[in-house]
Amino acid sequence: MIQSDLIKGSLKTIVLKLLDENGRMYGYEITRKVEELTDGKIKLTYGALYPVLHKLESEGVLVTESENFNNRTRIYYLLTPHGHSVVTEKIKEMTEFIGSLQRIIDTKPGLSYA
Amino acid sequence: MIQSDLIKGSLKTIVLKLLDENGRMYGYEITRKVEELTDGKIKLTYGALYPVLHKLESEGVLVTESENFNNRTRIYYLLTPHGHSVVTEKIKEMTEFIGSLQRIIDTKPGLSYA
DNA sequence: ATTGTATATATAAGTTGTTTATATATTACA
DNA sequence: TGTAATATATAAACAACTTATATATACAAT
Repeated sequence: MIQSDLIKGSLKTIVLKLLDENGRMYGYEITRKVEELTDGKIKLTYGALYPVLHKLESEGVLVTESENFNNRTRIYYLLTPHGHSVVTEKIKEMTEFIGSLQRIIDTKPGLSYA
Repeated sequence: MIQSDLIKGSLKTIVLKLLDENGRMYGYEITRKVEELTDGKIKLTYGALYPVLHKLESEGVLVTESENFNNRTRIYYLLTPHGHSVVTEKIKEMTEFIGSLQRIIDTKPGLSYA
């Protein structure tokens, strides 16, 4: 987990984007997916993930579906119609933010961070 | 200031990068520069900026040079040799982080956030 | 048998990094 | 005369994390 402090603020957007793309996911699955997509560079902690999921549920951004799998409870999360519009907004913001960051760290001739 | 929560964690890297590129800068100048580079999308608050600068100074990442300009005090901040190696590390982390974020929000066919 | 790893969710306490509010002071323009 | 721009600073409040802890099943290895 190299980018421990960089992740701050982007967790919610990451979760929403994955749910939008995969229809429905359970918490553990979300952490696996993020690790997979980032080659292990981003590892979500459950202490951060579950409170975020619960908060999004209380805000009406997503709903849950409990299911039993191999004697373990799985709680699937899926976006509400309102959730879909939230994702759209969040992805736009993040895209803009990434663009801004890139403009700032864009290396001028004479500097190298390789 | 659209990306209020996204900025969390990246402020330090932004400051270090600007100092590395511009030799030395004073606090107010840093906020102007960030606004300029991001078309006003990222506005640093002084309540966040100055504590970060003071902390970096106490850590030996940067040193200060006080000067008087038009009867106003300007405190220039510049990187120490140790500071330069910190920048290198931070930029690498941020570059990796941005890459990870992009892989996550990379839109698959059928989805659109335009 | 039992230890360890993977699967699965959850919360409380503590820490960190912000925002907001406030303070001070000069210059320049209307 | 007051408002915007320039310039730094700190305290209080808040939000978002990490760390620690708890619980429980399945499966593989020793």
